[in-house]
Amino acid sequence: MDADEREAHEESLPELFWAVARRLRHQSRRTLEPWEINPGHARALAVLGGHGALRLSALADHLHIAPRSATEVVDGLEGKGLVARHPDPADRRATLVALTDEGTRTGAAIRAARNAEADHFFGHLSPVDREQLTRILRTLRD
Amino acid sequence: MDADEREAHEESLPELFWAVARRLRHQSRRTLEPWEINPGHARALAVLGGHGALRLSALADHLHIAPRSATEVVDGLEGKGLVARHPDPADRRATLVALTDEGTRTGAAIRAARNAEADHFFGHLSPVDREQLTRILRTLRD
DNA sequence: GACAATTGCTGAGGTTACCTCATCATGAGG
DNA sequence: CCTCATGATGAGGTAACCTCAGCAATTGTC
Repeated sequence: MDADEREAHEESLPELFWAVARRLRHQSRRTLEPWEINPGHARALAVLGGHGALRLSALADHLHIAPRSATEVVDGLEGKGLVARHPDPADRRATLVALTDEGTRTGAAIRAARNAEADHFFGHLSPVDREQLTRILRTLRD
Repeated sequence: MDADEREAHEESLPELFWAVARRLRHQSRRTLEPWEINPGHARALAVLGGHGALRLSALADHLHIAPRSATEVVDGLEGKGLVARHPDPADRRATLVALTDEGTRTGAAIRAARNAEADHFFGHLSPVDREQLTRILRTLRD
């Protein structure tokens, strides 16, 4: 077994885990390609889809990034016409970020594509294995 | 169940997977802290430890980065005294990058710490679960 | 009800980890 | 020996984050 082969067949759990993560990440990137949207933007779209209009700072919290960085994400999405800024009627300092109609449609389309992607990725497993994996990952997460 | 709670307990397989990946990444970063070494440098150290002296371009291949970027990684490690550049006797254009004694020691210490970290992280699973997980991840990787 | 402290957003500018392209020295093939 | 390819690196760029300063609006305190 030569060096490359060893590298391609790492067996320790963390290495296996990261190898799978890598495949998943690449597939995810391909899934997003048709919309020319990066993972960060997609995450923001998902958060807004799930919560409705949010203050910029609240969006930042959900995305675990600094408020200043959320400004940039929103700038990007606004530039693509997927979200709009509205003044917060309750506080004139704040801005509410809401999905536009197109943003809502795009968000739904992406969500559907991601589900299909997940089905494809994990679909090679038997239902029992999927259940086992879910249970084990839950243990590791908590 | 409010919004934050839902966010903290996502159950779809990709989301579970990424939640675990996040924990693992954070733990990994903490493990490397004592050496003030970033994940990229640690990876390079591991590759050099596993292969011995390598040309810069070969190191780049193993790290899946552009040769120009490998130059920077090596600059960093050289600055810390962990690797040294030597002229390749077989080709005077090329540079061989080799671990210094300190680099070898540090690499071994990091490898040990990572193993301990992995044991701790995956140690909460039963041996059977670890085996299941290994088998399932292998399926997903290939 | 004035005013100090705080909060929400954003401009300016920095960092990290990558990238490409051009350049220079060396090597290899007709 | 001369052209073309290759190895490393300088110059400069990009993406996604960050902090800090500043401004406007709000809130708490007396």
